[in-house]
Amino acid sequence: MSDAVSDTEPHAAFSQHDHAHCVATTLQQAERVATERGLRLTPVRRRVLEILLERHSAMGAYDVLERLAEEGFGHQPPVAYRALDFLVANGLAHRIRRINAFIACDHPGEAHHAAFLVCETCNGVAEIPADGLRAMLEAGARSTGFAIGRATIEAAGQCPECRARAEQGTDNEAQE
Amino acid sequence: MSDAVSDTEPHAAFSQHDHAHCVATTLQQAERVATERGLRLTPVRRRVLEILLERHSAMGAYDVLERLAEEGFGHQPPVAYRALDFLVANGLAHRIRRINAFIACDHPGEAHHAAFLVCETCNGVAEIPADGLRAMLEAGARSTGFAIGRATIEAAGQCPECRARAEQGTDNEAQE
DNA sequence: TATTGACTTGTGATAACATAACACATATCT
DNA sequence: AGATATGTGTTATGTTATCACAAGTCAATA
Repeated sequence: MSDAVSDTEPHAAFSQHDHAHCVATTLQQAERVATERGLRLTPVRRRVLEILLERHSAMGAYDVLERLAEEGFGHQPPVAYRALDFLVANGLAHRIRRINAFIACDHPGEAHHAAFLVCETCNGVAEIPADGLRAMLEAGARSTGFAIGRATIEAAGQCPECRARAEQGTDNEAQE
Repeated sequence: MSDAVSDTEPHAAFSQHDHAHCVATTLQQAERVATERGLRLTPVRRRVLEILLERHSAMGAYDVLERLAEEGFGHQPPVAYRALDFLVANGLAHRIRRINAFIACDHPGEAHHAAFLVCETCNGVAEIPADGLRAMLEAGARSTGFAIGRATIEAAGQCPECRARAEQGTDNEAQE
């Protein structure tokens, strides 16, 4: 049975790691980007980014809103949506359409195309590089004369951890 | 400025074509598939497929529902969603997440992965083959240990027709 | 510092998309 | 016909997203 998979490098989203460090680093990068481009990383916007960074799963706009409200920001949907849209527009966060949710970008500032792996069991989301995918997609579109602006590439499935758990469960069903 | 693109074969969704024929063919294929697999292509389901086939743009569930209601079917959202979900589950239609809409499958029955080109101007949607994209996506996921179930690949941009119109508009602005 | 203009935040209201739960009908199989 | 599974329709509600407008903030500058 073995672990045909566990010998590969697991993605940060799907493994133990020094999360405090990972948050700090990404936040720092984001701040650098904002400064460089003259973006206004206001309190709400910054706080939303921090909230997203707390975890590697995506959050719905209303979940973010709830947090904001608790902390004294506005209580209405546009408060959350505006901040999220700002982050997405400036590459500091991504929108995951399959689950109507948002996630902080892994490496803001670096021009890149990303694809997302969405675990259907734990709702974790991993960002993987998609420059190659994007190129291939453009090649496909070219033959139709279509000009691509933005692309959404998302895969739903099971992350390594949940897959392992599922196998355990299979080995030993009748419990509970 | 040439036409680096206009000498390629345009996609059916983005060009003139014998649509009646294109509908009939696809519907026939769909029926064959349903028979082969023992699916029950009931009146509502079949009608929804026909409605989707009328155009090469995607329709929202509520647009479909409105049509159904006019024709004597149920008036409540589940009526449309259930039929649409059935069609999607059986590969007779696809869901376009970027615009919360549904579109008939171009070639039901043939096992395939598809990507979609969504025109932001006219809302037309073209389905293009994505087996290569899928393979590349899986390769990318493999290194994280992630097991892909379904994938969503969508590009937003401008179709050749709308692009042409836009250029005309640019040549000759000031008109209304 | 007062003014201006662009941008940001907050609000109430509402639109758009989607599902839950249940009753009844219809199909299939025996 | 009776039993079972599946499909349809309904009411009700949940979830996601946007509109329109008022008020506040900020930076540039006269």
